[in-house]
Amino acid sequence: MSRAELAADVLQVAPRLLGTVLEADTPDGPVAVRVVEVEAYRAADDPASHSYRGRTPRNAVMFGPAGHLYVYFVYGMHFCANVSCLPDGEAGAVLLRAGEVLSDLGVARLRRPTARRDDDLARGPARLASLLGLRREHNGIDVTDAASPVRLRVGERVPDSRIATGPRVGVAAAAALPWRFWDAASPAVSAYRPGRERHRIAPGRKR
DNA sequence: CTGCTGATAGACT
DNA sequence: GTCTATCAGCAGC
Repeated sequence: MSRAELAADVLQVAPRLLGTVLEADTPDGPVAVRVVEVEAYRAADDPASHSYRGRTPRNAVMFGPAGHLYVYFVYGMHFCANVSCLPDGEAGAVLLRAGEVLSDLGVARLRRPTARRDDDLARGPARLASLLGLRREHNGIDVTDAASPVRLRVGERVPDSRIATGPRVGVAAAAALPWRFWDAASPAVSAYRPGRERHRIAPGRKR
């Protein structure tokens, strides 16, 4: 996809990313996935976005030009990857939540040995990032540059009739916004889990 | 299939 | 201190 197309608003770009192909050169070999699930985030009016409270060293890529990877570390062990959107100066990004492996299946299975079925290889944002080997050092990469180690290319577009929308997964703030988009025909769409609610310690016990 | 839990580091109140 | 744009493993249908 061209930088110009990605420089539009996140709500316009997100559904258009479905069906695109993300290729990465991993230490185990090249892997390509078809993007089947995404979520939109933007600074302007979205409390759930990392950029909502202003620019910091971590979220700086979201404020830069479109078409660059925003990779962040979560839960002390996982990475998640976004593609920056909107013109330079306006912060927004689309989280890549799930994909289907196009090639090389052998390399993919090597990279994700715990996946029980092929549909699970890139089912979930951290699984997708892990499969493609995306880490801190990939933050800021230009995916529209053919010379980059991670590239986004146009694939077969998912018809609008097959695109479903709903609330974002695991998001507490702005939980009602239907800013998640997925290919309803894909078996590799990640499981929905509502934001908020989580049990940490037994009720009434302080330990 | 559904639901629960621990692991684990860093950004932020 | 508290919360997180998560995952794998396991229990119980």
